[in-house]
Amino acid sequence: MATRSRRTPRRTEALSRERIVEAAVELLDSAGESGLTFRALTERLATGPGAIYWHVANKGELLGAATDAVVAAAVAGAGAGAAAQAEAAAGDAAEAGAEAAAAEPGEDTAAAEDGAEVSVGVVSPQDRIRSVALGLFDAIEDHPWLATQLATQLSRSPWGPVTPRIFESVGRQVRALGVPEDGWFTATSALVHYVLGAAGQNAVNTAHGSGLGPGVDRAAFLDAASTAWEQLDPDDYPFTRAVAAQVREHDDREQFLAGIDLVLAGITAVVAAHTAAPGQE
Amino acid sequence: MATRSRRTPRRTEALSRERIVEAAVELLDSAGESGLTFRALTERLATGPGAIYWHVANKGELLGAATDAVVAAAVAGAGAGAAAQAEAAAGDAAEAGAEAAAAEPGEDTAAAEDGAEVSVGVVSPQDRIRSVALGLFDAIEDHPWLATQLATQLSRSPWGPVTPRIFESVGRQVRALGVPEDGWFTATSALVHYVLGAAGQNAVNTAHGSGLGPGVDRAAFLDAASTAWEQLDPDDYPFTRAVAAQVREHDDREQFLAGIDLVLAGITAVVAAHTAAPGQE
DNA sequence: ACAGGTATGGAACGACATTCCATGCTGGAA
DNA sequence: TTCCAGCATGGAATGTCGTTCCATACCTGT
Repeated sequence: MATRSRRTPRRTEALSRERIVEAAVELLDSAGESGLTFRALTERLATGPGAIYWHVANKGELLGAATDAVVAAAVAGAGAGAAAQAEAAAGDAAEAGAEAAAAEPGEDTAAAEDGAEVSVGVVSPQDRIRSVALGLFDAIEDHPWLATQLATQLSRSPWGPVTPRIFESVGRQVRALGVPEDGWFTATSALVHYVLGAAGQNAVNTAHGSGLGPGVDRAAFLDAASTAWEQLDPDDYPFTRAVAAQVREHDDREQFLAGIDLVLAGITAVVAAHTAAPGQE
Repeated sequence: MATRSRRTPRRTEALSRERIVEAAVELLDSAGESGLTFRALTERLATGPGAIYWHVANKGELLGAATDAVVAAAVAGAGAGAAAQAEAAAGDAAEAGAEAAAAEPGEDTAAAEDGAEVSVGVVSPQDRIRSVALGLFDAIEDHPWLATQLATQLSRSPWGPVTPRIFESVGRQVRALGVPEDGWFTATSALVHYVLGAAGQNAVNTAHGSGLGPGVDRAAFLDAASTAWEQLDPDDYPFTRAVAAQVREHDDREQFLAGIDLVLAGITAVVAAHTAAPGQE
């Protein structure tokens, strides 16, 4: 009666936390939120649960690490080369972890000029904020599970690595915008909250699933939502019915940026009022 | 060997979807997100899983119904008696489900006057928006699980009942604010996104758990977060470190409202620019 | 060669959501 | 009244999940 015996030979490549997180992101991307199971993970990594638990405390920590990796890549891609826009957010986006904060040497010094028009090579703080926001927006589009995870991670442990990452990249531009110091937290919070709220909402059905392009499912989805809103009770939902048509036709990205501009307009308006008549609210 | 036999007598009170949702909300409130299990539910309702599944398709639908019930109570309490503020959002807040939409007969007709100062009995659209937002804010404070659920529900199925409920109560006031029709969707979206993003973030540790009041744990939590931010790498996180002190001292509710005002300022600024020089962006 | 920490893979466990089914109830037809 | 067809209920059974436990292999310094 032999107790237990070794059957499969050991893997050649060593297991590491990075490899695990990378595999987790891939699983989440391909199979959705419910696709990330320790069983699928052990199969993909050709190992057992015990090996994974040696590197990772539990599933929650794994989800947190996956979220952080993707967010780090997103804000790094957007924060660094503002001209390159958010194209860097595409791809697998993992394994970026540490390098993210190393970007942005001493920029944001040539900023804070006017606000609207931008000449070649000079990027306004507004544009940088838009760039960071779009980076997150695209990251959520590429990794639909990120929306829920961001909400969960941020509300469960805002002291984690994710919040400061976003806060920092937005806050620097808020500072460059000329906002007085006692308004930094308020203005940055408002921007970050809008971005997270909006990005979360738009996480639906970019649909890399079917063979069709993302736009097709997206259009179908918007059509369904719009139709549903049009069929609401006219007495209870007059406004919602009135905007249903706008829902069907709107472009996510434009809409998202329009919201950013709205918040930015509010910030600059409040700043202007503050500098004109200081000491007031 | 008798196959199966009846043991416990049938309950007297009938089971209903409402009673199930109500019990679900209570379980979520008292035991947190992980406290809602079909086991706990069957025990509390003194029944079996089959009975529950007769009224509810699956756990997801149950969570959606619980979310909708709480949100309905929140926007109803805030939307109706704007003077009574959001006190109505306290309490158990369940079992409101259907009645929510029945509120608000024909208000928002006496609105759209000036914007800033409010005399007795007259409530500006701005105040109504603040009221609705605070209603949601307080609801999330009373039901911490609501933050994650809102994010999940809204990103998974925006055609559900929750989104229109919030959208409608905010949108009516946006309309009353004088925003031109083609800006309704953008402005309302921006507000709703900010509210949901901010409320989700503030869902942490109002801590009805320990015997101490909510404020105590909240202060401890903020202190921990602030300290953590202060210990970040100075090279990577200069801005975040700079605002860490503001984090420790800030008041959630004030901060939340300040963000609302920021967005409102942006909306009115854009509206003003639009009416001054129509046809531009 | 060997000891001890590091790392690994598989079996086992308990909790969970969900399904299945035998049973009880109720209201209308006979 | 009796009977039958659904509605409704509760409990047992199922399969999957996260997690723990442990025997074992690898590796580094001696």
